[in-house]
Amino acid sequence: MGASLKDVAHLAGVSVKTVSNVVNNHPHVTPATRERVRRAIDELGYRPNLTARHLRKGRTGIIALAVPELGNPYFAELAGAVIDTAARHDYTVLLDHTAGRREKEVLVTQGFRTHVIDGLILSPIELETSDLLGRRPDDGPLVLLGEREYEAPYDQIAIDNVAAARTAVRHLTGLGRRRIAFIGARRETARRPAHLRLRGWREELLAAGLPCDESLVAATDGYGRWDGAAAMNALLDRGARPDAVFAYNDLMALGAIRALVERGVRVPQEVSVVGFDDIEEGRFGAVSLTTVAPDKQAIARLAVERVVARLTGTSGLRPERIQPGYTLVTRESTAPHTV
Amino acid sequence: MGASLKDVAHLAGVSVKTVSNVVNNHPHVTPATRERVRRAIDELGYRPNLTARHLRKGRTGIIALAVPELGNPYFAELAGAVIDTAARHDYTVLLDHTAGRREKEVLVTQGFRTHVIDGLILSPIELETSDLLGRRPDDGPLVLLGEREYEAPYDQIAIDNVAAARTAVRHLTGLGRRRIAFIGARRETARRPAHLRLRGWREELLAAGLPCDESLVAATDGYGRWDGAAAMNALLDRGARPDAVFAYNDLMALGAIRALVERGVRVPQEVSVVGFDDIEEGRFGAVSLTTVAPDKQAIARLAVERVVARLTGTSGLRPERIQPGYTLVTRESTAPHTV
DNA sequence: CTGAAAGCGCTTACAG
DNA sequence: CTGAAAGCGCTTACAG
Repeated sequence: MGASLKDVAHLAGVSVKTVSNVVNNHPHVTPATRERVRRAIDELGYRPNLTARHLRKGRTGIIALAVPELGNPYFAELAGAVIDTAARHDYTVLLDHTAGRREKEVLVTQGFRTHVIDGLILSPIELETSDLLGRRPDDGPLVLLGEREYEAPYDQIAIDNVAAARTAVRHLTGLGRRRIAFIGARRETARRPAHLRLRGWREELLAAGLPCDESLVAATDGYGRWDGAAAMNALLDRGARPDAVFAYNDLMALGAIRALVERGVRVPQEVSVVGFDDIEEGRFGAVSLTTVAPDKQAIARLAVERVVARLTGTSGLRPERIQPGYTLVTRESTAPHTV
Repeated sequence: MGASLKDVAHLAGVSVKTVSNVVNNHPHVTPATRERVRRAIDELGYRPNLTARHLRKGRTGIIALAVPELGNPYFAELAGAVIDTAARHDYTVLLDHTAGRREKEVLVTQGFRTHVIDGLILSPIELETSDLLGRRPDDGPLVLLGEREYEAPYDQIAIDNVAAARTAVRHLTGLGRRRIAFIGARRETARRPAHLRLRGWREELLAAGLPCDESLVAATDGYGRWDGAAAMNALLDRGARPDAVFAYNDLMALGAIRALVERGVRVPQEVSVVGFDDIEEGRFGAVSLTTVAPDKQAIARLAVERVVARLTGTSGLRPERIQPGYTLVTRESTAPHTV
């Protein structure tokens, strides 16, 4: 159907090599020849077949990004940043989501679309270190994103979750809050993806000389708004009386606020709320949300650069753990006031 | 680096063809041979090179999806649905975003990643019919999403925007609202992507015997929360006194609510607000949002099926315009009350 | 049921 | 500065 290099060469009366040179802007082609080839290309409407190029070069210029859930604005915003950064490096992004299910994460990790993607950026939720052992070097570079820690030789990019959580809790204790609830996520009873942030909560309370009241910890099954609202309600139903809430992420914080407001509890007057992620949505709503803001641009940039560096052999041999920065953004949900 | 079919064939002592048969689960292979090949595959850790397969078959199993902005939850949610549907058809999705810029939309439309994507689903904002004329048949099927109308031979999937807008406005007039503002988007003065919804606003007001007060129409430069808030403020600043707002999308509706609340205007008591998109975020916030809910699942399904059908030659020759359903979801932002 | 061979459309040493 | 030829790793008629 489409014209090939050969067709162009034939029409222009030159060799295939010469056409290839022109197409790829190689030097050392006489202006006259170049012009002749150009014309032939236009006439035939030639478009290079990238698949053939890929096969020949062993590279496709495609990197895959797998996030748990595009419905979570944090990941949507992150994906946008990755796509932009990748484009700047002449890479295109193949996007997949795992729903945070281990089986899907493993699938993506093990020879997903072999040879059609050059590298993979994965934000895992349930994945275990053992799942990573089956991965083969020729599956290309893998960069892990986020909180979970792995004993596997891959680059990982994550902000310091414990320190970030402590910053959030410190902000609350600084406001005079003493009964600070933690709303976190737990998928199965045995495991808690939120454990680093929970640890930060514990450490900071201890440091502030406050008790770690475990009855103020509420676990959820998912990571969404409804989960946050349900956890908040459960907490209040069982008689807990927190004066502040630190939620695993913004979505759950927003859900918690919703639940509080519906019960007539005033935010921030009676309960202050801090989230995590700094999704744009948090700036809206009746009560704008104080949150820990990971530097998404930096995360995206580092992840893409890491993949590219491994691909071009530029990077050192050893896998690295990189910690981008974060900031606490203070908004209405923790506005100071007279108690 | 990785083992090839040839290596496997060699080790198993069979021909390349036989290995290929095994890999592709073709029938007519003796169990014994199959087993031998299997073992060789395991031993060498063979992984088929999909790029080579693609070149040979002329298909890649990749479709591209280009939306304006992943930061808009509507598109993020839609993208998620497209990825899921595509996976069900054994397709992977390459995602790109255009920022709603015509130049980028044109780029995506004209031989984007030639031969590496089998088809394209595009949600355009600024694209013109003339931009589509340059597209070549061998660029693969293109399915257009959304409101804009084109005089070009491509499938298009969009809910009936005029009727949907009328439904929204009718809901407001039914509540006794008379001064219904429209907050819409305009990129350049000459063009209004929002014109179909604006037309619905006009038609319905006319039908209700109400005046079309053009001073109640506010145009924005973008499509986000801030744009909605700014438009709402502009409206109020210039003395308009709407008793209801119909916004082009949920994000702008949310922005408008925020602006109203900040000025001490009560929603829905003083001003009712209706959005468009039914993003999950609209169900939260202090005031949950009434909205027109396009059937995103249906849109995603139809778009993918359309691409696949064209690819397999299953579909008819003529391009079609398909209108998925929508519903009006009534929430607090238009709760009835005593005026 | 299995094999030998051509070809998908490129790029790239190797010559000249 | 340009050409002839090999080869990337598959699939697929065509034989047998």
